[in-house]
Parts: sequence; structure tokens; C-alpha cells
Amino acid sequence: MQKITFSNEFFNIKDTLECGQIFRYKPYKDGYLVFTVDKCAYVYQTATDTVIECENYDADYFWQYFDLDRDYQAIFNSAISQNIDILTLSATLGKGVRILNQDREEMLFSFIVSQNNNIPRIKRIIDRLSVALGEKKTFDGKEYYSFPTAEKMAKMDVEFYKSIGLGYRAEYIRRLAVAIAGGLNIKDFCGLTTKQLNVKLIELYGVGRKVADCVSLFGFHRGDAFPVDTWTEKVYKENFKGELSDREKIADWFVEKFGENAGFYQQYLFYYKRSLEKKK
DNA sequence: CTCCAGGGCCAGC
DNA sequence: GCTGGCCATGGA
Repeated sequence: MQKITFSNEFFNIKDTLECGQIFRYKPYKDGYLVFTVDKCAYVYQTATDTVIECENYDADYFWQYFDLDRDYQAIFNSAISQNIDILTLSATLGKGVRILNQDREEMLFSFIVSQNNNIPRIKRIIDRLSVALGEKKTFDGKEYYSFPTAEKMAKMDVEFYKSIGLGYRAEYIRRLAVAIAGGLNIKDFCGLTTKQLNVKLIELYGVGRKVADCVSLFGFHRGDAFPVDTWTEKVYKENFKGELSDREKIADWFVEKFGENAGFYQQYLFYYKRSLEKKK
């Protein structure tokens, strides 16, 4: 087992996991188990550090996964320097948030599940999907299931997907699995500009602008993607006093305003706005 | 009971 | 190009 120790000032594991970018993690011992594709890590904090424990051969993977090469002090500073009250507040409270480098395919499937859905239910559906079609693995003596491969998913019919609670999204998921199993390689999109990437993602059945932006941000690590959902739309209207009503235009407006760091700011804002609502 | 959730598709203008 | 109805499910 490998242990990675990293200052917790800009790496708070609770904030990073609960800010809405990942659906596969659960409390474990003094921290959390974090699942990605077929891998698992145990992550917890000490007074000064965040510690990642994983298999030796996964150490590089999780270093990248938790985005440990990026300077989050600089991102935090740039957010503060915008001099916008709501952004200063949410960045200060969420300064330990990091944007994970998650698996592109898993993000695509996961954020299709997310549409017009709530986070607790999204997590449950993805968990049922993994238990049903994933591979049983063990970590630290504990069983878990990998995220299923598209090949395996492509063999299932729409009734199966409805049975795990996907509702009308069942056909979106099935058709994406068939497309990937049939040769569509999402990794081929890596070299595209964010705008080109958006176009390619939106061509997929069941993927609109919001899901494409989430996949761009969380799967392709594009800082110039600003997903607009009900929460960030509220931020726009209530805190930025915006007049636009089309979410695509709101997204464009934020990217125009914040540039390469827009996605990071979006995550601070989303996490803050949603956590406020949960406290009510 | 109604309203809502990290929305997208499709038909009709 | 834009708008509105509709789409399942379950938590609040």
C-alpha cells in the first residue's frame, strides 16, 4: 500500500467529494473510500495533511486524479481578486475543493444519469449499476464493484436500465453504451478545443449543454467550462443580477467573464449555494 | 397533496 | 432560432 501525504490547506477531502463532482465515494474509518473506474483509494485528513492510501501501482493515477500538480492557491487568489462578494465567500468556505481528473466515460454515463435528478438518487442509481454490471474487487479487505465497461453495458436492454431506476434516461444510457462498444472512443476528443469538444459531446443522444459542460470540466479538466444547472442559475439571477434566462447563454456569459478559471469558480459557487439550501 | 432535482428531446411555431 | 410539453423517480 502506498501513502501520499499532501497539505490539506487546499485539499479538503470532504469538500472535494461533497461538492457534487463525484457520485462514487462513501465514509470509511476516519475518512472516505473513493472509487473511480476499477480503482479505489482510502482518503482521510490529519491536522495538517490529507492522506491518500492506495495500491502501489495506482499511486501515479491518484496523484493525477486528485489534481495534485495544480496550484490551487493561485486559483483561490484569482477568485478572491475578482472582488465579487459571493465568489469571495464561496471560495473562502470552499478553498479545499479540488477539481478531480475523473474518467471520461464514467463522467459521461454519470452525468447523463444526473439530468433532472438529485444527487442522493444519482448516487444510488450508479451504485446499483455498478453492483449489477461491474466487477467485484477488494480494497483493504473490503468488497466494492468497478464501474461497468461499455461492452458489458451494451448487452443490456432498456428494461434493465429502467429496473435500476433510470426512468426515461434508460435509453440514453443504453445507446451511449452501444455507441462506445461499437467503437466510439471518447479519448479521441482530448485534442479538441473546449468548443469543439462541446459540439462532439452534444451530438450524443441524451447529452445537452449542461451534461457536456460537466463532462468537459470533470472528465477533460477544461477550466473554460461552466455548467449551469438550477443552482448556478440561481447564483446568476440572485447574486449576479443577470437578466438572461437561457442556460446556454448564462454559461457563455460566465466563461466570457471568468475565462480559464470559470469552471473552478463555478464549483465554489455551486457547492456554496447548494449547501446553503440544504441547511434550511 | 405538490414541488423539485447538477436537463434533454421533440414538435410546433 | 425559440418555446412549451413531456419525460420517471423518489425525497422533502
